[in-house]
Amino acid sequence: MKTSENRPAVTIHEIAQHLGVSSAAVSSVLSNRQVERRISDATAKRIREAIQKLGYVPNMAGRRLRSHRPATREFNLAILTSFEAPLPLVAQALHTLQAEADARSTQHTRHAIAIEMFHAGRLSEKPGLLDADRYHGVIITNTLPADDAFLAKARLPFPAVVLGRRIPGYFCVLEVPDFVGRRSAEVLLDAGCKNPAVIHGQLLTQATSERVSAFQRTIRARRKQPPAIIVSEGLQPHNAIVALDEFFAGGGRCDGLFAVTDSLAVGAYRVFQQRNLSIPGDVAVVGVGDHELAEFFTPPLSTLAGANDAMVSEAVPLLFHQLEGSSDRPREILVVPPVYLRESTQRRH
Amino acid sequence: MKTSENRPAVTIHEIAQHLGVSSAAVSSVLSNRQVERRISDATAKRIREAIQKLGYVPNMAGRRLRSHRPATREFNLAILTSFEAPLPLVAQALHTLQAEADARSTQHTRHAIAIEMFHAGRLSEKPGLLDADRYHGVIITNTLPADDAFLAKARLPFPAVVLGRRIPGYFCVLEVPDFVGRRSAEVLLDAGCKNPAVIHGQLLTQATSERVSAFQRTIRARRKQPPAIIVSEGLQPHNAIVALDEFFAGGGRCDGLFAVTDSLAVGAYRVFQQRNLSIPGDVAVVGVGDHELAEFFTPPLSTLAGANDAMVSEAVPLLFHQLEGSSDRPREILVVPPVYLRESTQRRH
DNA sequence: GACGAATGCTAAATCATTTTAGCCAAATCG
DNA sequence: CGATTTGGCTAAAATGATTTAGCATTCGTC
Repeated sequence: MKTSENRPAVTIHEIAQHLGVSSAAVSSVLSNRQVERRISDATAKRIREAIQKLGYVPNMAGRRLRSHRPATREFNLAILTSFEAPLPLVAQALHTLQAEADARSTQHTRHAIAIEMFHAGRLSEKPGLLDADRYHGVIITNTLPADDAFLAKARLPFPAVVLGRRIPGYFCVLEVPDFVGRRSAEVLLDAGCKNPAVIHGQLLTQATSERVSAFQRTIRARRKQPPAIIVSEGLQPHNAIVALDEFFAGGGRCDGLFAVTDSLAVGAYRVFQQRNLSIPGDVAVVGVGDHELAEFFTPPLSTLAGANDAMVSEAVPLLFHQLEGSSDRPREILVVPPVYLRESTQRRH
Repeated sequence: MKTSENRPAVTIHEIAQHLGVSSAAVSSVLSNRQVERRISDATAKRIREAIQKLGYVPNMAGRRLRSHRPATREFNLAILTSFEAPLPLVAQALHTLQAEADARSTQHTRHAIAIEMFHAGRLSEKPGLLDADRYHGVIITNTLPADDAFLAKARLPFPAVVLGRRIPGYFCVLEVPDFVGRRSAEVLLDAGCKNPAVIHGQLLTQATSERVSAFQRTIRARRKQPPAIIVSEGLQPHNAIVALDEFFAGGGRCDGLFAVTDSLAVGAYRVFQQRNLSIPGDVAVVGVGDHELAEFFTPPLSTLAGANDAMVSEAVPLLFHQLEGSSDRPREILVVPPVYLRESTQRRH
C-alpha cells in the first residue's frame, strides 16, 4: 500500500503552478498531444515527472463536463444489490433494464447502466446514495431490515424502485404476501408430510421472513403443531449441511423441507442422500426458484417464487416512468409467483 | 415510449432564460430550497412547470464537479463482462476489488466500483470505453475474439487488466495454456474412456477455444483418433440436452465427456440419466469449476479450472499497481487451475 | 415619514478540465 | 534587412450546476 495516496490530491492547475507552466501545457501532455500543441520535449518531460511525483489523478467529473456534447442528456442508472445475495436475479434485472434503455436511446439521450453492491444491512454506508449528483435512478434489491429502515427515513433524492420489499414512500414491486409461505406448506402437506420443517439463513430479508412466518402459520393451522425451524449460518449448501446434520444429530425429525433458497435445498439433498433418505419417498423438498438449475437437480426440485422475471418486468417500466417526470404517487405492485411442481414433492401413494 | 425524449436536452440556464428568471432560481427549486432561498410560490410553480414541460434532466457531471471537495481524488473502477457469461466469477472479482479499494481508501481517496456489461463480441459498441472521461481503471473479462481484436487495436486510454485472454499491450491474467484441455483429456482417459467427447457452445472465448483444442490434441495423441465434438447453441443446460440428444440420435457414441461449462455438464447429466447411462459407470464427466454447486451434483462433478479466485487475486493488485502510476511494461501472469477429482470420473475397476 | 426588516430575486464565483485563438521570440527566406 | 514562418508556449472561454453575497423593493412600526 502506497502511503502516497494519503496526501491531498492535486489538480492540473497545481501541477502547472508548481512547475511555472500553464495548465494548458499540462493538459496537453496528459492527453499525449504535446507534439501538435508544440510543447518542447524538455518541458513535456518535466511535466510528466511532476504528474508522477505528485500522484495526479484526473477528476472525471471535470473531464466529463468539459467533453459533454450540448443538448445531450445522459441517464446514470444503477441496480443496487447486496454482496451476499445471489446474482442471477440481478443479472436478469440488468438485462431487462439495458434492453429498455437501449430502446429509449435516441440522438439526444444516452443511458449508462451498472450493478453496484453494498454490504447487506449497511446500505446506508454506500457513498453517494444520499447525494443527488450520482444517479438519475436506481433499482434496489436484496435489502435487510436495517437497509429498509434507512431507506424509509432517508428518502432518496432521485427515482427509485424497491424489489421484494414494502417501504413507505417508494415504488415497490413484491410478491403477493404470504403466498410463497402458504403454498409451500400446502405443497408439503399435500405430499403427505407429517413432520414439515423450514430451513433459512440467519440474515432475513423481509421477503424471506414473511415466507417463513406464513409457512409456520399455515402448518400450525393445518396440523395443530408448528414446523421445525432450522437456521443455517449462511445461504450456501455447506451451511445447510452443517445445520441439518446438527438438527438430525439432536434427534430432529423431518419428512418434508421448505428451503428458502435453492442453494440451501442443494445442501439438504446431500444430507438426505447420505442418510439414505429418498426424495421424495422419505422426505419431500420444496425450494424457491432463484436458481436456474433447480429443474436439473436429482430429483428435479419443486420451486415456488422465482417471480423475478415478473417483478423485473414491472419494476423497469416503473423506473422509466419516474425518470420521465411522472408525478404519480408511490405505489406497490404485487406479483403472483409461479409454482413449479416437480419430482421432489411427488405425492406418496 | 415518450417521444419527448427525442428533443434536445435543456440546461438549467435554458429553463431560466425561457422563463425570464435566473438560473439560481431554477437550481433552488430543483433542490427544494425555494423557501430558504426566498423564491415566491408563484415563481416556484412556474419553474416547476417549465422543468416538467421541457423535460429537464440534470447533468451529473456538472453537479459532481460543483460538489467536489477539493484535494479529494476519486477512482472510478469497473468490471466489464458480457451479458452472456456466468456471473458468480464476476461477483467474486467485484468482492476482491471492493475489499482492496476499501483498504486503500483514505481521507483524500475514494473509490466507486461497478459491474458493467456488454454484448459478447460487441465490446466496441460500449459507450465511453475509448474516452478518457469515465473510468480510471477496468478489469475486462469474458471477451470473444471480436472483442479481443477491438482491444488490441484500440489501446484504452486508462489502466486495464484482461482476464482469461492474452492481448498484446495489456496486462493479462490467464490460466496456463493447454492445462485444462490436456488434464481433462487425461482425467477421462485415466477413467478408462474409449470414446471421449467434448461439448461447448457456439460462441468461444479464447480460453474456451484453447481448452477445446488442447483436449483434442491430447486425445488424438493418446488414442490415435480425435474425440467427438458436440456444439450446443448456448451454455444453458437445455442447450446441452438438445445437442446431446441429437448427437446420440445420429448414432454418436460417448463414454466420457468434457463439458467446457458446468451448466452444460448439468444438461448432460440429465441426458445420461434419461438414457440409463450411469455416471461414471457408463460415462465419465468432467467440467470446469465455474459453478459453486458442482460438488453437490449427483454424482459430484469433477472439475478443472475455476482458477478464478487465483486469477482475481492476481488481477486486482495489478490494476492498483497501474493506478498508482507504475510505468511497468504490460505483462502476463499465468495461473495454474486447481483440479478437483470427484465421483463423476471415478476410475472403473 | 424614516428606519429596520422582510421579501424576492440576481450576479458572479467556483468546481477541474480541454481547446481555441493568439502572443512573442527565434529562425528562415528572399 | 524586412517579411514570413516556426517553435513554444499562455490566456481565456466553455462545459452545467450550486451557493454566497448582495441589490432592490415593499411592508410594518414608532
